[in-house]
Amino acid sequence: MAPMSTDTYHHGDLHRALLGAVGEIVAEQGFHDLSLREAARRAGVSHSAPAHHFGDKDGLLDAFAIEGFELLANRFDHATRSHDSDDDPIDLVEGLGRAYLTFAVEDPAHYAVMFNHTKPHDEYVGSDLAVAADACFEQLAGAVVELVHHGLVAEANARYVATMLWGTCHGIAVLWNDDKLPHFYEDHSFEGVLDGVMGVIRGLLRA
Amino acid sequence: MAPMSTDTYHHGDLHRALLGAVGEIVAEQGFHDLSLREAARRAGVSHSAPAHHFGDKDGLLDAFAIEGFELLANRFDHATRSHDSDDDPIDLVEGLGRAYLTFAVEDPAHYAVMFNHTKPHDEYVGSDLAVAADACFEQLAGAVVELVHHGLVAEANARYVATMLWGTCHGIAVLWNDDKLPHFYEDHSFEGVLDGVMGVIRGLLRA
DNA sequence: TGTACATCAGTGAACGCGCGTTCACTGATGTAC
DNA sequence: TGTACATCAGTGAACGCGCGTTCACTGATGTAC
Repeated sequence: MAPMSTDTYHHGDLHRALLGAVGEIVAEQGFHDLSLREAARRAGVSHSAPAHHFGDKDGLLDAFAIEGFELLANRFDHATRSHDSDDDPIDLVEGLGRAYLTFAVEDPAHYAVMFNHTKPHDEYVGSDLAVAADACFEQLAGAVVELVHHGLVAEANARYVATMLWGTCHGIAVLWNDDKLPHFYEDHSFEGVLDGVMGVIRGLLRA
Repeated sequence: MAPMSTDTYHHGDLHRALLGAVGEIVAEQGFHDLSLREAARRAGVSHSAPAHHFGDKDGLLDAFAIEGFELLANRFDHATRSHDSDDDPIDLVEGLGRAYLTFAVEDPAHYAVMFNHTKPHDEYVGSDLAVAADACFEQLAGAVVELVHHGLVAEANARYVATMLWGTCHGIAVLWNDDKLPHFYEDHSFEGVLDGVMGVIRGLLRA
């Protein structure tokens, strides 16, 4: 790996630099104002350089979204590993829920691209992006299977419960990141919201 | 009101026609591809005509989002009126939840603009859009106050519970409308999802 | 009922802008011999 | 160790595009008298 120097003709690690630039732009200006040219500008490179690494805009966004799903998967891994299989399986679900929301709030740029960079269904199916996204969902679904094994959820409802878990976390995450919650919920803190969501989830699992 | 004829110089009701065009475009091509010029095209009018009615693009989107919140408020009204104050107050909450999700799914164009057309916080506060949005939330919050009166929710938690209700419904609505749920949840039907969300909500209120 | 006139609701040309993409190019790197 | 050369990773000019907005204009409407 070449050392990264500012004034060489070759950048050194433009691939990473561009992904970083995407994160900056989305964090500062939102998903809607993201452009290839702005990303190139931030990486200190000509506007046509990104094509060599990502092909086109869609390719760059794909790569960033995939990175996001992988980061989320890592957090899920960590939550799963710190759960003892003898423990209450609801704790595992709670751990994943907390990991999910913490990720969404700590890295709103990735989270926004993961859910705003959509494409036609037939292009999506089977893509690397779909694989990365599915892997995350499967980790969540795996925790629900644990609930089934413990008789807390009927097998027929397993996928359904997993979907509801995802949706519940997603709604709060989106409203929080879009600054829609603080307006109504004055004495807010993310920890409070987190506890609230966990209350919802425990309620769901008790239903 | 002048009769609406195709070949007069004046359109007749361009205001409504443009709002209708926005709905069409967002429904067909999504929020990202919406442009003033395309809306004018659909309304059969020159591209500079919209300025006379809405000032600029932001004005048109404001109007469409406000219309959306008013449509939602109407559905909330209907749900509230069909609830007898002697009935179980949880039924009222469930009615509002069902009204919310049904609206989001039946009118995804309005729903998308309501939540994607965001603006800086200081521009938002006090705007007509904020007033319309707040009115909806207050109806939901009112139902939660009923729960407080019946001793089902602690007064200190009322706003918090209302926020969680909103978030839970919002997450499912967004995932459903963005076609993210069917991919995982094979034997899906909107009624099934609706029942599922109500299960979550009843779980929340039992927590 | 007619007429003058203000007002309203359109038109269409023009502006400048930033964008994504393509393309011939060139500087730097690394590898084969 | 030196040299030739293929490959890689950049540059920058150029393209066409659709966009939002402005502006002088004009056709239609409705109202005062």
